Amino acid sequence: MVSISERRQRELAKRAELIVDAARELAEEQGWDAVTTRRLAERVEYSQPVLYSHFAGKDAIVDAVAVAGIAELTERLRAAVADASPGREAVGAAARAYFTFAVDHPAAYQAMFTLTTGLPFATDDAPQALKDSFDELTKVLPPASKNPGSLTEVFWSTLHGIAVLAASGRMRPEHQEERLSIVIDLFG
Amino acid sequence: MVSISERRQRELAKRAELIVDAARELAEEQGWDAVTTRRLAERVEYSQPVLYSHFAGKDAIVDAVAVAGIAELTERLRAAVADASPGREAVGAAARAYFTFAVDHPAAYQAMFTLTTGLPFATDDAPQALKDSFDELTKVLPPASKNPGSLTEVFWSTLHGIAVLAASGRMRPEHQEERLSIVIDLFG
DNA sequence: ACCGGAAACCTAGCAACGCTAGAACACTAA
DNA sequence: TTAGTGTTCTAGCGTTGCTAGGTTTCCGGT
Repeated sequence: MVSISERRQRELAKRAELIVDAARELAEEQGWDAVTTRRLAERVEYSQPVLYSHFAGKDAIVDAVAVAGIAELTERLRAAVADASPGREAVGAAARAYFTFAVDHPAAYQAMFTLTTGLPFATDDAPQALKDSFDELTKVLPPASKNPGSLTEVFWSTLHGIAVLAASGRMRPEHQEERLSIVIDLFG
Repeated sequence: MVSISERRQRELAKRAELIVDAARELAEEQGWDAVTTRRLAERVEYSQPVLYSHFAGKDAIVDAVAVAGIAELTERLRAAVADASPGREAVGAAARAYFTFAVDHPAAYQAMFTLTTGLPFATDDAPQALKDSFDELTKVLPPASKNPGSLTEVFWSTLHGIAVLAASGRMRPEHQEERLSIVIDLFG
C-alpha cells in the first residue's frame, strides 16, 4: 500500500523533529558542549546511528535548531513591532524583543548566529524566516537614504553585538537597560 | 648556581611564548578547529605533555592568544586615534582600525571575543590592555551625558557585531564601506 | 498462511580528541 | 662519581563524531 509508506514517512519526519527538539533542550540545559551524539541518541531513545539517517552530521542538527530558532525570533519580532507606533517606540520594541529572545534561548541564539556557518545567510537562498526577520528590523528604521539594507545590517549588528557580548560576560549585565535606551536614541 | 636556574627559567618562558605564537599561527592558517594539542606540540617540536607544564589546558593557550591579540588591538587603536582630529574623523579612524584588525587576524579576534570565557572582562581585574582598548574607544565618542561607559559599550557592540557577522558570512561583504560610513554617522 | 526482499535498526569499532600517569632521561651539586 | 632534582617522553585512559556490517522487523505477493 502507498498509504502505509506515507505513514512511515510521517513517522520519520516526526522523529527528525524529536531529534531537533531534544538537541535544543539539551543545549539550553547544559550548553552545546554537552550535546554529543551519544547523549542526544540516548535522550530520544534510539541508537546513535539513527541520527545519521536523518541528518548528515552533528552540524546539520545544529543547523536545524538554528532554523527553528530563526522562525521563532521572526514571530516575536513581528508581534513586538505590530502593536508599536513607528519611530522610537518601534525601535525599542524590536530591540527589546530581540534581547529577550537571546536571553531566554541562549543556546538557540548561539546556533543561529555564532556557531554554524552551514546555512546560507546573506544570499538569495537564505531561509525565508531569516529574510522575514531582517524585514521586520528594516520596518522600524527610518527609510534609508543610502543603499537600503546597510542601515538594517548595522542595526542588527548592534543588537547582535550587545546580545553576544552580554551573554558571554564581556559587558556589565546590570547596564542592559541603559544600553537599550542608547540604541533607541541612535536608531529611533 | 642561581644564574643557571634563572637561565633555565628564561628558556622556559621563551618556550611558552613559542607555544602561544605557534597556536596563533596555526589558528590563522587553518582555523581553531585545526589547533589540536598534538598538532601544536608537533609544530613546536616537543611532545604533547610539555604544553601542560606551561598551561593548565588548551583553553589557557587560547586565553594567552587572546591576551596577546588584545594588546595588539590596543596598539592599533591608539595609533589610529592619535593622529585624527576629534569627532567624526576619530570615530572613523577607530572603527576602521578595529575592522582591519578583525579582518587581518580573524583567529586572534575569535580567541579574544567569541571563543574563550576564561578571562575576566567587565570587571576590575580584567587585563590592562583590555581596559586600555576600551578607553581608546571612549575617547573618540562625544562626552557621555548618561552613565559613562554605556555608550562605549554600544559602540563596541556595533563594531563587534559588524566584524563577527561579516566574518562568518552572515552579512554582505561588499557593503563594508557603507556600513562604516553609517557607523560614523551614528556615533560621530 | 507463508516466504522473499527491502527497509530499519543496533552492536561494534575506527581515528582523533584533551589530558595524565609513570618511566626514562639529563643535568646540577656535593 | 654519585645522589638527587627537575625535565621530557612513551603509553594509555575516557570521550568525541562517524561508519561498516550484521541482525531484526515489517511490508507485499503467492
